[in-house]
Amino acid sequence: MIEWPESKIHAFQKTLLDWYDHNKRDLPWRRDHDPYHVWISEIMLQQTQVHTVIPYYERFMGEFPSVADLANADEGRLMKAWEGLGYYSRARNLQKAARQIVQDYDNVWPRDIAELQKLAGIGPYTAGAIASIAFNQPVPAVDGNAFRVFSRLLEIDDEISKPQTRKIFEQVISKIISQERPGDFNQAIMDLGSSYMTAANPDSDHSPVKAFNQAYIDGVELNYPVKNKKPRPIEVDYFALVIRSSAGILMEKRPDSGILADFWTFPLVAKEDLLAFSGQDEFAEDEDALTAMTDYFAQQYGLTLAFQFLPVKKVTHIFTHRKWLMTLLSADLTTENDLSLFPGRFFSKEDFIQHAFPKVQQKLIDRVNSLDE
DNA sequence: TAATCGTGGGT
DNA sequence: TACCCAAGATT
Repeated sequence: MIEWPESKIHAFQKTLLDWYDHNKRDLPWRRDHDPYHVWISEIMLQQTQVHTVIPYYERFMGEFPSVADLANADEGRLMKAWEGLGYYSRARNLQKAARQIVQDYDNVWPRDIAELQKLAGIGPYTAGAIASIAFNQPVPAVDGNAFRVFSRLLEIDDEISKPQTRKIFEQVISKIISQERPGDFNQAIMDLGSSYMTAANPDSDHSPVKAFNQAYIDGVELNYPVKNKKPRPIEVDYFALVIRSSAGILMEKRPDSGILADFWTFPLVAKEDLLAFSGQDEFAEDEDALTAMTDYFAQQYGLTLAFQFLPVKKVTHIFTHRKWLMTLLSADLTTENDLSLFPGRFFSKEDFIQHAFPKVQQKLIDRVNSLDE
């Protein structure tokens, strides 16, 4: 890591802020510095690209214009507003934090970053972003852009996923950040990181701060930031079940923790579980899974179902750490059945419209709808 | 500390 | 294709 003298720090601040003043992106959450606006945008932007967030942000502000509106919102409406954005605990934490602000802080935002981090879903980055952008406090906001930009500017070789590395960056940025315009400084770093100093194809030849970019000068830009490789998603085989009756399609409520917590999904049976249930290592014939599933539903839930494969029977969905390979089976419930042992209920067309579904379920819903055409 | 938690886009 | 990346937080 190299260090900058005071004169270079001031030159960098001026170059960066001059560039930002003439080139900052016109984004809906930059119309003012309202902490509510800053907060909602920062949560939505976690691990999510700007162009994805913009329509969600606009709709969200239309539905929940204030902290109080969010605190009092119906959870179903909240999840519908977040539907498709992913990382759904963010939405649930938003409402928790809104209620904290109303109840614990008498509807007055805390300005201290330590206090901000007591709010649900607000960690070190988001606390820094709110404190600097909304309250003009000279604190760093170390996100992926800041890691990338400053690791290149100063050739910082520490591996960025380590918690102690964040402290190193916070210390470095605290010395460089503009005391007069900390919010603009942090946002300028983000704009820089998403334009000239990108991860894959940086354009430092034309960057306003190329003279400050030691890694570029040394021709080693792509070595930064130093980051560990992530493991590939683990593949899991499921049977996804389309069970119809006159009342609609049978849906299952997922547990209140883990992936897609609390969402309604088509019943999913892991192939591994079905094999274990039937005492086999593998289904010798595809059709063996159908009879195994029939036996499984009879024993587990007391339901008599004759399963068959759907015409298009494979759907895949990739999450960050899992890859679901789903085989679609269908069955009809023609007689009255006792559903008391099954963790779910039938969904009408209206239910499908009103509830929020994760993307993987929308894929399945689309497949089912295409069957009826 | 390392794993978990979604989705869309780029190469 | 397979992999990486995108304004991270939580456990």
